[in-house]
Amino acid sequence: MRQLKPEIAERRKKDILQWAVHYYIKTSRPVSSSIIADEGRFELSPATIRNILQELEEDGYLYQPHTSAGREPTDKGYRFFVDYLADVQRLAADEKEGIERQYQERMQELDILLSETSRLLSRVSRSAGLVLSPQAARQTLKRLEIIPLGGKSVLAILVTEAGLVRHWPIELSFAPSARQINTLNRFLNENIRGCGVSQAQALVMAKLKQIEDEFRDLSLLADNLLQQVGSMVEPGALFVEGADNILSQAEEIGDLKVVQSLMRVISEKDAIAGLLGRELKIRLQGKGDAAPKPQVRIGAESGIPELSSLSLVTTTYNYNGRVVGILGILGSKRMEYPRMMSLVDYMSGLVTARLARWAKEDEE
Amino acid sequence: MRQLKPEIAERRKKDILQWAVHYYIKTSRPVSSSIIADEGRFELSPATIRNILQELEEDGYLYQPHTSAGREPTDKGYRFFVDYLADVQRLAADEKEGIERQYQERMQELDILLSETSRLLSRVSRSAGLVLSPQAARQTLKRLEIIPLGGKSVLAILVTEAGLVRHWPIELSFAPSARQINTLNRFLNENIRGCGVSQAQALVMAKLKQIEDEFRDLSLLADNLLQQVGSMVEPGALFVEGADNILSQAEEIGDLKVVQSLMRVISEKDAIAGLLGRELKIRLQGKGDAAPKPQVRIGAESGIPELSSLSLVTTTYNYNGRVVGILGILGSKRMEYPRMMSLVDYMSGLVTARLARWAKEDEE
DNA sequence: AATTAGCAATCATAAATATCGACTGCTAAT
DNA sequence: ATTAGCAGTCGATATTTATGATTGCTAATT
Repeated sequence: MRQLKPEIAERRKKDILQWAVHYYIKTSRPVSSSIIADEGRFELSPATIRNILQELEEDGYLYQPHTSAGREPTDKGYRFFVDYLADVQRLAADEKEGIERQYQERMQELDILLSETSRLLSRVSRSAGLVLSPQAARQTLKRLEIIPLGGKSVLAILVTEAGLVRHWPIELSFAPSARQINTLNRFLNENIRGCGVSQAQALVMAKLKQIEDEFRDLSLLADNLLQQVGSMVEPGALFVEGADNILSQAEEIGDLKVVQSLMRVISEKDAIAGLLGRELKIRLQGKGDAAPKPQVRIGAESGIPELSSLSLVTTTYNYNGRVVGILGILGSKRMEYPRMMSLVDYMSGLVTARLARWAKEDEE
Repeated sequence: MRQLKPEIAERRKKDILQWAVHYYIKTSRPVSSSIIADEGRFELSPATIRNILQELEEDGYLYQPHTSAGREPTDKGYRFFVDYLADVQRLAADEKEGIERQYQERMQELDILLSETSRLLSRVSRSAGLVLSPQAARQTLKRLEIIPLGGKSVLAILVTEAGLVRHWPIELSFAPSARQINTLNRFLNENIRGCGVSQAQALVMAKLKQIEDEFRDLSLLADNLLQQVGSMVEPGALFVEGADNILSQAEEIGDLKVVQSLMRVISEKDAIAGLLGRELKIRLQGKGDAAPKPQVRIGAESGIPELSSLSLVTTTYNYNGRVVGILGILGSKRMEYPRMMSLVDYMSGLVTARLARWAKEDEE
């Protein structure tokens, strides 16, 4: 008989798995042998397909929700599907255009840029859009000022080079004069520009020491201020938009428990923020590659039990040639991975570009 | 035989309705005649109760989900229940204490105060906590400054007397000198303090005209700046926390549709913000009463179809003797109204007090 | 007149049962 | 190596039956 070369058999097996996962993603119906035989282009009878499916099940790529049902992909199956994707399909031109159009000019500030980006991600993907902002503590300072609020209160304002603005009130032990505040502001801004947050403190205090006599009171204030800047260990704010999309997508969640636990995760954003933060840390080390690949975490791979029925597609964005943040989407395990990966990739490019433009404008 | 005076019969009817609504709120089970006879203290037989229930149904206070089921309150029934509540039950002392303890000192800024308040509301009520922040445009200014970001960019910072801080970037047509910025800041802050947002613009521009020669460029900037301040028509930000509580409370929502529509309302906060905004407007006119009563909107009374299975308990908070914002909770129609009303009332007191303290500290 | 007991009627809910049909796995034929 | 054929499994769905909570009505009772 026709002897089949093992490579060919192997190849066919992969194709069938690919087809099956794809079919399941599209229809959310368990895949049966006859469906594959009928609708796939394999020219094989259901019986043969069954044999192959059986092997795939043994290998852990598929499973049967119950005897005599079709098969569904396991996490491993999805994982294979994603890894096997030959080319990251390009985003359709009109989709790009739509996104472009909504990318308003008014996004001059980092917070607004990021929250708008997560909203866009969610709208286009019809899943939850996530954006983790850069850690304030890791950025370089551009401006640090205080403005008097009357009495002993002042408001500290910090602007980083990437465009992050933070403000917080400080209660002093004395009422500063306008002159004092002026002096301090001038002094701060002559010295901290371009410093990292942590360096700034040491630097300013050192310089301040030299001229201490004049500024006894101010020295205290400056110390206080910089201390607070240093302790801004915010893990980076997480912008989440469109969590409700996940619900409307999942037609078949009979189980209210799932919905609830999901809700909890979403509203207690900390878990996700933590996950992304850890991931960011890892990627920070590998310095800003030219083309960072979107990363996909399927189901339990995320390490968060509540997310085991969801998948996470993320990638990084850069500022100044360095990775500074993460963005991505969170949606059904049955999402259209190719599209989502290119979407995430594209958005990351937009954010990076916008940040770069700011940097350039600064130079001028 | 014993002739019953009509007033007494009427009174009894009300008591039974009250008892029935209360029972339903607590157990979420339809109320049957025998339950009332057994567990209520009415000394009446089920048969008699049945007659009364029938009347109450005819009057529109109760309805049967189906023949041969007990009765549940209609919106009108809940409404009666709320209005009939003799005394607004005081919040338990230990609950107050718990709240007090969580009211951290660090809440120095309005945004933080309000978001923390909504979180607290949600945690104590186990429903969604809502806080509508004061409209920036309606507040009086305390401070308005710009700080240079290099090149033609500046960052405008606005602080209102109530402690609201807003910042936004401005792109100028020229690069201002440090001296110019300094002058403008001094000028602005000598003039706008205590002004309403709308007055500020007229005032400053008028004064600026007088000395125009010196400040030709600045005049442009100031105009631009104040224009933007004026157009901050933000309807007031809405803080929502704990929307997921609503889900976990509703044990018996078999219907996924309800969950979804709820989710949509929550994430599209605009509808609720609009409702509260309108309500605020109404209450703004009746100037800050000594003791504003918590308002309850039951089901469809809110005017938002998606909320027809929920109730809204709100009240106002004051600054400077004037109503400036609204806070409340959104939860199941079966909520414990008395407790919720006193909770909302109490929190409103706390916020008002905190704002007043800030105002006082300013005086010093 | 007001209340109550008694009783038939109603109907959601749950449990038990039967039916259907979509799959699979295996075996034997090609 | 592939395929056809077939028995067996099991979820999903429909059908039936039983259960019991609760009502409305009427006639008896106080």
